[in-house]
Amino acid sequence: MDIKFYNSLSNSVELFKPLHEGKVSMYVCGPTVYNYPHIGNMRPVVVFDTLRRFLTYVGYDVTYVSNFTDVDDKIINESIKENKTEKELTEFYIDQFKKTSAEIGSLLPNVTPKVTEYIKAIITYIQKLVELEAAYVVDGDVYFRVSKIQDYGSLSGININDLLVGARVEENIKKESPLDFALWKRTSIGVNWDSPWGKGRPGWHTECCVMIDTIFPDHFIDIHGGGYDLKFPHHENEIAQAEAMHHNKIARYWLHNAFINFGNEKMSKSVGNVILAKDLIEKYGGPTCRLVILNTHYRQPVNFTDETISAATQEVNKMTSAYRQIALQLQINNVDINQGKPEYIEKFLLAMADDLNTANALAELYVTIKDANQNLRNKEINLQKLTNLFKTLTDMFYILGLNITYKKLSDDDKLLYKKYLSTKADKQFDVSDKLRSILMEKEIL
RNA sequence: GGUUCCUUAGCCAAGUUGGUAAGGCAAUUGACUGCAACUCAAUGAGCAUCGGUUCAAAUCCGGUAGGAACCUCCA
Repeated sequence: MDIKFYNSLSNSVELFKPLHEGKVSMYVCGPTVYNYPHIGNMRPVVVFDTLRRFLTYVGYDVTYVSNFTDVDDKIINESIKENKTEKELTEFYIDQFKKTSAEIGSLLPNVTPKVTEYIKAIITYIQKLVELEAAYVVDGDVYFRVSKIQDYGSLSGININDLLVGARVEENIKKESPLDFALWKRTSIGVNWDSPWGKGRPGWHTECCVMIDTIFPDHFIDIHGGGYDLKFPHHENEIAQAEAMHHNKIARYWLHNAFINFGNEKMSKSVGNVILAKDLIEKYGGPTCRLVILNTHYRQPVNFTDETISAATQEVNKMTSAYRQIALQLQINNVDINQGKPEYIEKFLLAMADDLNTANALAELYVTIKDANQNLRNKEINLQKLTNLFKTLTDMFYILGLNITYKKLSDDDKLLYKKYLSTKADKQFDVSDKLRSILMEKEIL
């Protein structure tokens, strides 16, 4: 199957060819952990988890790495505010992030490195950059020398001269050029480490490079993902460091997800319209929140509104209901529930392979649901067909990360259901209604 | 100011190697039904606007209007 991705490096859709046959290496920039994740943080978590599930399903051996930034000014400030150590603070929010990610249906990446575990490697990496004259030391700080890199700005299409003219470039007289960025910051406040340049802590842009360098032996990976806003400067700076170190752009394919808006306005900490993911998930459920995200292509903005949420709620109910009814029929008839061959999955996978077109993939899921409902209405039930549809739905739910479940029936459950049917047939509605509510409580109906 | 992008039915949304618009939600009508829920069927747009290229454009080119993001910590 041909898989295509929109590569931000070329601004075009490209055929995916992994570096090693049958294997995929991918890295996604993770969060800075100083607060509960907001719903916007969940977009890359959902998008790249779905990508990983899809690649795994079609047979790739995927190594998925996503980091936690647990060293940062904001963390230091927040821990002072909360009167905790940085470690206490970050450990708590890392757990929260993992919990929320799981609730929205995302699997844990294979590796989730933290900056604090990589300080030694980061120092070594920076030392090498200094030796290569791609970095310079000023007064305990280390800066990257952007002028060393020929095509700096190639990812975001930013012209260096425009940047230099722009009024918003910070002034820092220590730096040779305003474009140069900090690799190591001298500091006495907050957590810090000894280094050849004195006490300090690493800058943000180096950690991803070092983690990729350490975890992936090629020093080059297939897919690098992250939010659109990370393109500049973060990813540009990652590329600059890798160019200096290895003469490569770190990753073959650069994928960027768009944002989640609320009421057509970007959610951001400075605007103050941040909605915490855990609150939304608690209110509407993980699958519904995930479906709102997957309903739109990952490069388009998603707008969370009452209407989009309620549409997704309806759909999740529809999927759940059909799935449970099939499971019920198969189990009542003592059919092996896992014996089916998937139908409709071909077109589903083709949509996914087309730059992760989840909207079109979902259309195939709805076709499957409709087929299932039509079959369930038939007086004579085709068990083989239902088994196939069950397998289809199971696989699609898996790939999309929609945590929709069915109840495994005990013998008692089966008896209960049969009794429900027989009392209903005998028009003992007071009895059958009670049985029905029990069955619904047990999530069998 | 620079860069990138968007505008498709009430709402969400897919669709660019050009050939007469997927899907979902809501709505209306009908079917099923002891009741409830669920479910099934049928019904709607010529693609912001103006102009160009073409046998043919939502899809290519140009103008106009409106909107967004990045250039500053942010997914």
